[in-house]
Amino acid sequence: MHPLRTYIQRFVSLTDAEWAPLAAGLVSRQLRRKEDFVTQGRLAPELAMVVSGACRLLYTRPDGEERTTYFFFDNHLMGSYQSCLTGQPSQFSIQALAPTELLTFPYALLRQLFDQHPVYERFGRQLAEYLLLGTDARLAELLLLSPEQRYQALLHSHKTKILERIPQQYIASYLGITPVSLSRIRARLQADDEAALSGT
Amino acid sequence: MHPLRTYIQRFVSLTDAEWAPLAAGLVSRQLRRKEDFVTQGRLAPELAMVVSGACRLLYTRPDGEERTTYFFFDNHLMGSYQSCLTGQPSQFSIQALAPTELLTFPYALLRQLFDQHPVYERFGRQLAEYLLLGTDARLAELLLLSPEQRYQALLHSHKTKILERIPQQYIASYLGITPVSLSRIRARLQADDEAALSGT
DNA sequence: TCCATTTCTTAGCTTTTGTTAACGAATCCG
DNA sequence: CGGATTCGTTAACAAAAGCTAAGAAATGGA
Repeated sequence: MHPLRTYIQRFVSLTDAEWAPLAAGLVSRQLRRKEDFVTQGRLAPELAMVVSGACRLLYTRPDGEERTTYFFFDNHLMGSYQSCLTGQPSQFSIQALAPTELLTFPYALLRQLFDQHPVYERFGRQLAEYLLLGTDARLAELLLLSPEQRYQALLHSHKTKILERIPQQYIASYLGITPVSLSRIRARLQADDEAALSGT
Repeated sequence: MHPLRTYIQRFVSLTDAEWAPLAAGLVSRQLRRKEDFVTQGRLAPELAMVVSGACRLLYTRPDGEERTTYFFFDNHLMGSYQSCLTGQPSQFSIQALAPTELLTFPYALLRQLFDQHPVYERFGRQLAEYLLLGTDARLAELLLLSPEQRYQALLHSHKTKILERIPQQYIASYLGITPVSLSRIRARLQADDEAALSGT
């Protein structure tokens, strides 16, 4: 089964006839390490599924500093929702962390499918709802937990791919802190662990 | 025009026949100050439009501390998306800040309308997309700006209702800081303003 | 493999925030 | 109207985070 079709079918069932027009619009693309799929300040009218590799979503601030806010791995769908929906330039970039293989398609094609096939409209609704729950949870975590608690939450979550494969400076950014601060938190936790061991 | 119908028609057009079944399911309800519309830990299968008054969305942490993360005013739609979609207890409460008048309806009714009228499915998609853009922007603000910058962004935004009508401790929570810290930030900015005035 | 680049840690110092507490002002509601 | 509650500010101290810099470790790419 095609990975994008599998992704969509986590939400709705597609007949071959419904799948065909989307399949016909897919274009394969390779990214080198550090190459952009989406570039901040430019239109980003395409979505993509990551077939292999990994990408990060990053904002470049007016002072030139970068902040990484999200990661994408195999079988993730990515793109600038904001640019696709509003037609405005994207406010962030999406950049490959390693050589990455993509399957891309224009958002305009999806919009056409919304009109032509109710099943795509339903998929679109459920996808947006699913993404909304994820973003809400992330927002709550930022507002409710301390940086140290956020790191611990990440440690005990099922997002092990982030911890295993991503440079720590980007994880720090994702947690809303500096790399130096994350390094200190890690040292603190490790000291606590060792104290707990010898104490027991 | 009915305020809920107006709200929906910001996204899609409704015929009288399409509007009727939703209108028939609406129930008016009054909340006293501090009364819950949604209670953390309980199912929240209803949505509501605020007709008049104001509410806040709050999480109560395991240690008993409260964190306010959102506000709702006239003509806002509110509810626990998370509880409605998953059927699980809500992870937050929604509480009236002042006497508030609501129009409520079961999410199950909306789900029925998704099946019966494509126009509602489209509304559902566009609503979720719109909410997602808002949450994404909020998340970016938290990760990109300092507390002081976030307060200034709020000052210069069009969310004047928040600043005018909401106790400062809740605004602090919304910004991800303590009330004491917000008070200091305000004092700092005021001192800067005065220095700028006398210096010019 | 090997060199250049990137990445992580640690340290010292500054700034900001959190915490607790106290006081006065504002607000609410009977 | 008036007492009780809630709210905002300020202060003093402790804890944490930011910033800069430097050296060691890991990684990437030719």
